[in-house]
Amino acid sequence: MSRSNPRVLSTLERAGGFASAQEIHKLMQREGEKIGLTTVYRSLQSLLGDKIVDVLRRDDGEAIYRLCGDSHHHHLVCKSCGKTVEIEGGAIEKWAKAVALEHGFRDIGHSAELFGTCADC
Amino acid sequence: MSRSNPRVLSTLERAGGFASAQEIHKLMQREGEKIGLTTVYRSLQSLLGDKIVDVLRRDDGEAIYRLCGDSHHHHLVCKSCGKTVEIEGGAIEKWAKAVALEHGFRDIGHSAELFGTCADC
DNA sequence: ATGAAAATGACAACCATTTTCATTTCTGTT
DNA sequence: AACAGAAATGAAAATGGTTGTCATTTTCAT
Ligand SMILES: [Zn+2]
Ligand SMILES: [Zn+2]
Ligand SMILES: [Zn+2]
Ligand SMILES: [Zn+2]
Repeated sequence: MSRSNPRVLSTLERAGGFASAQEIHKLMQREGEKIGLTTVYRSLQSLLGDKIVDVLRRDDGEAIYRLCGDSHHHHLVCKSCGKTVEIEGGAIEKWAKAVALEHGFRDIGHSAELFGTCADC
Repeated sequence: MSRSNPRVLSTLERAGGFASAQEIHKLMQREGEKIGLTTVYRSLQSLLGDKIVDVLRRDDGEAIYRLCGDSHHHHLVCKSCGKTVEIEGGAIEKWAKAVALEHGFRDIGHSAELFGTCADC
């Protein structure tokens, strides 16, 4: 696996925390950076492998990448401006374990996302 | 919007509750049904609009459709055999509201999925 | 300077999904 | 039955994000 081009990460930061590969590429070109779309994809793959970013999907299926530390947590995202708060999910962790036990499941994992409108919007 | 071809829904049921459009199409052909891929896609869109099915994404981005009632609930899915239990998420609803207030967000929505290994696997 | 290894990017290939459009099937009316 | 209009169908083409290929360029240690 190739190493991530640092300008990709810095552009993702500047983009407000999340963006698609194509958006990052357009942004970099608009700012005069010479970089190929392929390299942007490769860098994002690498950041993904290093748990520096997270990936989720738009409704149309396009992958969007998000800055995200590697410890387990959840997100509260503003649907309007994209502002994101990282959340500790203590209550959910307990709920997940309880529900799993109740139904005889083991090796439980979970995903949870909150979205709404932030105070500034 | 065209109406759903009932054989698509019945195939989705037979497939164990969730499958991609392409998988449903292959299944139907293997069983001798004559149906076009386009019609499968259209039927799934219609079922989606009627809140009969749910859609989520595989890691590779392919959309998979899942039988799912229209009342708000969550899912506990077996990663091995696909067995799915529908869960009431009272605890999550409260957690979501509490976290939202704490951070000044309003109009909160959420998504949550549990996955693990069921007792039979 | 030299060569090996890594990174890069133009281009092609891939594949799920959508669009197009001509044909077929359904439905009600005379 | 005959007809017309509407709805459904599906083959083929178009779309578009993503990945693969491979020749070239850059990096880096010796
Ligand atoms: Zn995060
Ligand atoms: Zn958690
Ligand atoms: Zn199972
Ligand atoms: Zn809920």
